[in-house]
Amino acid sequence: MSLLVDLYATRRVLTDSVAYILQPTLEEAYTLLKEGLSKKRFIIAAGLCRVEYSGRAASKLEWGERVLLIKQDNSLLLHRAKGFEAVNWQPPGSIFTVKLEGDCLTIRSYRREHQETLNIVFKAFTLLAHLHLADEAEFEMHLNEEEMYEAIASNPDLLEPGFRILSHQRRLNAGVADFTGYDSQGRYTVIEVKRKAVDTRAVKQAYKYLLEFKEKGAAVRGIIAAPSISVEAMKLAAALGLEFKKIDLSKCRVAYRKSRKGSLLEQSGV
Amino acid sequence: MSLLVDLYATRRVLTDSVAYILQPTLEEAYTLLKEGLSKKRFIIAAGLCRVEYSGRAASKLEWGERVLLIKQDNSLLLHRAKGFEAVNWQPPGSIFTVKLEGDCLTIRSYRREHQETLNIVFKAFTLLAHLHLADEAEFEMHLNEEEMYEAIASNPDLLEPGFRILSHQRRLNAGVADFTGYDSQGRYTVIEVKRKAVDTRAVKQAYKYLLEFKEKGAAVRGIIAAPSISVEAMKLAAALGLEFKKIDLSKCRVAYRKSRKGSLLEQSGV
DNA sequence: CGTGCCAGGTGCCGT
DNA sequence: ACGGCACTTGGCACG
Repeated sequence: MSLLVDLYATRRVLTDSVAYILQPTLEEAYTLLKEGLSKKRFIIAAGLCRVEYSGRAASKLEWGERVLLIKQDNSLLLHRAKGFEAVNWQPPGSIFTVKLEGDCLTIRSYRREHQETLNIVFKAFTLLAHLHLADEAEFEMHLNEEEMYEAIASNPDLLEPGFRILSHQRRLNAGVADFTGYDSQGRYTVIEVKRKAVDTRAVKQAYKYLLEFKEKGAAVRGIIAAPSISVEAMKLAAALGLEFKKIDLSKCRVAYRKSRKGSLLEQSGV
Repeated sequence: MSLLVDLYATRRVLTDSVAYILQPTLEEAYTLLKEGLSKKRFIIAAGLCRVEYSGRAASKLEWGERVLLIKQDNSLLLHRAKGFEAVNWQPPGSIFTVKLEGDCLTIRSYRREHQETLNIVFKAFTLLAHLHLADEAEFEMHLNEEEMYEAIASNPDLLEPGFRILSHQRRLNAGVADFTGYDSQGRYTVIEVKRKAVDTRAVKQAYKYLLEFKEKGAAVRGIIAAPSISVEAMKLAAALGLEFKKIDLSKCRVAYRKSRKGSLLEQSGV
């Protein structure tokens, strides 16, 4: 095994789209990193490092083995053995400098926005690769809040039978009201839509919009429409004179598909 | 170059802590994945895949080259060429099954909480590795909200000269009030602390607490203490009778360090 | 467990 | 650039 690792040829592979080295020396790592960064490749590294961050906050992490990703848009992620979130990172658009000093290789990333600096000092690498990722596919997210809006807009009965929508995403001083309209009795109504369980924060938000209309002297109903609501949030809503209206997500999904079908037919001129 | 790639020995490396194959066949990938998962290793894969997610929402992503990380706690991250965020993921604790069917290898991840399923179908891998990350270091974050509290608690003058703190993190019906106390004039005061710029949401939150005290019939001042405040938030605060108090983060940092020093001295019995 | 709330949140869209 | 807000937010602390 160690024989294999010691052979240079077995450790290094270069093709047009991929370059990697196993257990590279710091010099090899330096060359490959520079190459990967200049070619805007996706870089994957694993090794022993130490990290310092300074910017909106400040953090320090002593020696340990981690996995580093540098993406083709210069975003950076440093991951530890466990946990969903990266321990340190840099959003897209930061600037990199790589330095080889003595027995350490330093990757410094600077982001002008927020004046954030991230310093990763490597003592050794277990693997290092850079590659080009060919990926033109479009990411489709279904039933996000946008699509919930579209389902409701195309089928206001989802909110309440006989409801007529006046406006969608109407801008107020206090923010943006998801829907306004008239209920079956002709009462003016402002509606806040949530895709998931309503908490007290959402109730407060809806109340802010309701207040803005009331201050104008309008007689207005306030409704929060969502799949569910927490007990605390329900109490608060009741105290503030807001109504909760349960929305069935699967019905939304059906309505959304119908509305899409309709608009597709329209687009194709049928 | 292609000669190297075609040699099995050059593509595969195994040590106690690292296993690595370049451009593995699906069979090789299957074996290595199973091994990595059973040994709870950190898995790094790059290859051509298709993704489907279903759970709290639903998503679909057609064929493209991506980088997959599976961590030692069974969290999963799938990254595209660009962008800070993973395109699909699974938080820690999900359950994996790997299947080899015809010319595709499927990694399925299921999370019982939220009943979320993530299906990644690979057609080919450019690299696959699993490794153990030795990392016992403690991550130190400086000046988070917690430390800001400690700084203020140990030095209430940061809020206002002569301020006396009565309570910290006092539980109310409406939530938790960061600080309550008496100002230099002896007026009862409730304080909401934010580490970053105050927005309208924070103002609403502070107002909720203020209201709760006022409803009890108390004469009470409401203060929002933070490094800065947005124009809109300032307007809202003024309208609601809340005061804004600018907090100097660097002074906070000094106060925090002093308070830490103090408590360390106490601990060591000095 | 649910509920509330922070985060170096990030990302999107608006003025 | 700032502001407001959703997010498969994730994460933590607390009843």
